[in-house]
Amino acid sequence: MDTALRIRSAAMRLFADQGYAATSIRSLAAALHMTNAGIYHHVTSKEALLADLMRAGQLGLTDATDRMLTGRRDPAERLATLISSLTAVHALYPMTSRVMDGELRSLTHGSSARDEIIALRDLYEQRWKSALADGVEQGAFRIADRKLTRLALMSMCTGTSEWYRPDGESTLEQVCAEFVTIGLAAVRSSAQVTMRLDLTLLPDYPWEPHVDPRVAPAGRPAP
Amino acid sequence: MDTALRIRSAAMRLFADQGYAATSIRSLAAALHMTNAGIYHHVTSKEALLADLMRAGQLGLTDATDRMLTGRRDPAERLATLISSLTAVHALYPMTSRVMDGELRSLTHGSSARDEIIALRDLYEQRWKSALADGVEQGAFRIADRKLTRLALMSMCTGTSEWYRPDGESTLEQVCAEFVTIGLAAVRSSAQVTMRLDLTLLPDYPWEPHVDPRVAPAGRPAP
Amino acid sequence: MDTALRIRSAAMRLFADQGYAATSIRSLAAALHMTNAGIYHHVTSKEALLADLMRAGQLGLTDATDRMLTGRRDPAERLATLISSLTAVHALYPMTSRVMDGELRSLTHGSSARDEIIALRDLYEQRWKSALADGVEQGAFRIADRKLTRLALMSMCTGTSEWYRPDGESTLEQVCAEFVTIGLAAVRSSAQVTMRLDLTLLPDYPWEPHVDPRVAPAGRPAP
Amino acid sequence: MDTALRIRSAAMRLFADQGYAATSIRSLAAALHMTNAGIYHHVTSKEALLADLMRAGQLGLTDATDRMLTGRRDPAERLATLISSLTAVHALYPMTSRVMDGELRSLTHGSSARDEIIALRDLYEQRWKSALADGVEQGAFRIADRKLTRLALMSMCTGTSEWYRPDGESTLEQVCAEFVTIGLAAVRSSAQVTMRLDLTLLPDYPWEPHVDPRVAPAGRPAP
DNA sequence: TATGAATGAGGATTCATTCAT
DNA sequence: TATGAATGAATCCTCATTCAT
Repeated sequence: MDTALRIRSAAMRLFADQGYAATSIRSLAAALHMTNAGIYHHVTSKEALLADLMRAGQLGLTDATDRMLTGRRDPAERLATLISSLTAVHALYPMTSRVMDGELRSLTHGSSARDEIIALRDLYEQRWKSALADGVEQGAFRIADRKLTRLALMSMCTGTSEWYRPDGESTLEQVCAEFVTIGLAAVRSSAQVTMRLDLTLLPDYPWEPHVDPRVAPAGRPAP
Repeated sequence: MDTALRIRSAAMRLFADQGYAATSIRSLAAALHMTNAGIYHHVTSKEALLADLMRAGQLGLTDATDRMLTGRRDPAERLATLISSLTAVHALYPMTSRVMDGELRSLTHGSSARDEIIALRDLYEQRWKSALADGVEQGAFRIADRKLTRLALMSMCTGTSEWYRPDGESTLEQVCAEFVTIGLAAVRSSAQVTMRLDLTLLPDYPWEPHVDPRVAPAGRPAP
Repeated sequence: MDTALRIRSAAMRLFADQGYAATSIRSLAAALHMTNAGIYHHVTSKEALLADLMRAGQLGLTDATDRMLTGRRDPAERLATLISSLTAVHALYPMTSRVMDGELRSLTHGSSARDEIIALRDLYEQRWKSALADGVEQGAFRIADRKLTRLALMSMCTGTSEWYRPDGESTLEQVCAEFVTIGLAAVRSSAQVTMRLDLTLLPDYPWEPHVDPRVAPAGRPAP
Repeated sequence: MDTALRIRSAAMRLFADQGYAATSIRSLAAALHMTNAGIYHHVTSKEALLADLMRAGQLGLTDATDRMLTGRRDPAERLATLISSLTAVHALYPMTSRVMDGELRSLTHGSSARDEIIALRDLYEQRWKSALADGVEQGAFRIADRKLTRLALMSMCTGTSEWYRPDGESTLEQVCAEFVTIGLAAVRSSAQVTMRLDLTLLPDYPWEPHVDPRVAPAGRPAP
């Protein structure tokens, strides 16, 4: 029905699977049973299509994160929230995440689109920076190198887009809980944070097929 | 002088920076002040070039890892070694690492080269699997989901190829130490492992510019 | 107007004149006042273009032959028909004939297209084999070596594509008559066959310029 | 040993099998376990190599023909000789024959090599023309169209390079005898010519593997 | 909206050939 | 003699994009 969405959906899949550079407009059209030219009625250019997807992805992540952070003051809680949400987004929306994390280099250097995405990314990372800074300032965290810690934790979270499978051993909630534990250990926090992951706050990426993470693997009901 | 090496070196840089698909033989030749055709005197095909680099990368990693693991029985020590070496390789050889981690999809599905790389990768991961398995068996580790734990820790280590800078706040040794701490926490190990990173055991990737990690960042002499 | 036909037409001429391997898509495009890429809008590949032409050529020959053979039982008549039609087709459609006879080697060994053409060729040769076999069986022909006889006669007929000129000394009908005579002599047939060559039954190769064979050479009106 | 001959030998095979245009110097070198450059020590250029082979081929044919014609005055005998020798050469040296007959178009238009080959070819055809002319003049032959007759007979003879197999049903001598019979019938000659094919007079093409035609197929001794 | 046709630029790869060693 | 390296031109084909219909 919504052709524009179908295009974004197929594009996202192809970009995630083969990479932007390796994906041709022709193959995208073929995947949609369209013609080359047909695509161009809904899309300005291949690069604009990528930029659109990345922008929407970043905005969705930041917005969702802000929704989840609402009302939280405690640095440990905020860190736990950041870890959980970033993990959940990467686990549930692996295609969007892989494109967001890996295709920045495909946007023309110096283009406004590229600068915009970078700005959005910085905006998001601000949440991590401030949570860590506050934690250190308040004496709740003990960190040798803030940048190192942040990047290491973020790597751990984003890594899930590469390997998380909804039908794997662990529930998404278990993964998040585990990562939160690791994260708090990394900042030497003594806090005990039990996150309840509110999935309704996660971004809704209409172009990515929805995966229900609440379906625990068979025979392994969440405790 | 060694033209073959110069080609591999330039190819590695371009593949790492722009991605394999976005790198043309023409641009590779231009970077080397050669002609298109000249490249083909030393290289069978673009894909073979990629496969060569990936194969050599994987072999180097596995070999180095095995050298570092030599004589170690204790699971905690082995895990610490795995974390340190994987981190160090990704930090010191970010181009090779990014290509190894991200360009598998560029090898033609079903090609023997691809299958070979996958086999080499599995071979490497075996080291992690057995270390974790032994740790659990001996009661030294407590892990809910082995696969999850392994992949999360590996993500953390490999992440360094994206952000580690030799002139950053932390020494490579500090990063490794931090990651080892996090890793041991992740497996609920009570062991106190102090790794001494023997850089002479790391792989020697002749196509990647050597970075001296012992050069501590300015004003921060290693203790 | 019909671009696809214009392409096939020009391709046939070039393939016939220079050979398939010596004909580049560029030169084909140039002959058509098109661009390289434009050709590919109508053609899958250079080899597919050749295969198309050869397939259509073979089908046209077999169909025409079957039309001309319709209702004929007598082996001598059938042989005369085969000689006449093969000669006429090679004389009137020399480009198609040369490509059909000489470019089989240009089709990739093992390709389905190649196998198909070979099958079609075998199908055609069946007409010759059965005519000769029947003639021998009925005692109408006396032949030492059937294969030898068939191939020699076919060579004679196909040879016309190399030298027949509509404005030469002899009418096509005369050539056919002569060849029929020779052919019947070759099989020691005592039959007197007068073929009336019905040109409307010949294949219509739309890509090959039509030559009117009824135009008798100047000063030599057909009797 | 004689590198130049080995090259010509391999070239002849490749040119005959794949065609001149489809044969690369590289593949020729590969077939000889040589390098590209190595070829050029013995050969001026690819085209010169072809021209050499064609020239030697034509000279060999003409010389052999003249040897066989020596002392023969009778047109029927001369025609029989021409048919036999042309047939034998094409049957015994199919590669050379195919190249001679089919690759003239590969010689650059206007090149002296091309003109030379054409002249040699004309020289050879002179033998046919004069035999036919003499036969007609002396009232021994009755021919409607001399050119037609000549070309048809020559086509029949040259066709053997495409299908003759030394281990086939018929001996080369039988093929020649058959063709002579057909040829004499074609010119309405009443002569009974029994050719004895003296194979020692045939050209010796040192680059083409020698096939012994006297070896009659197993179980079919020549009568 | 959608498409068939077209195009200029560029993709990877091979060409015949040269030349210093 | 022979070769490894190199090259400019050409190979077939695909690219993203445009435009008249």
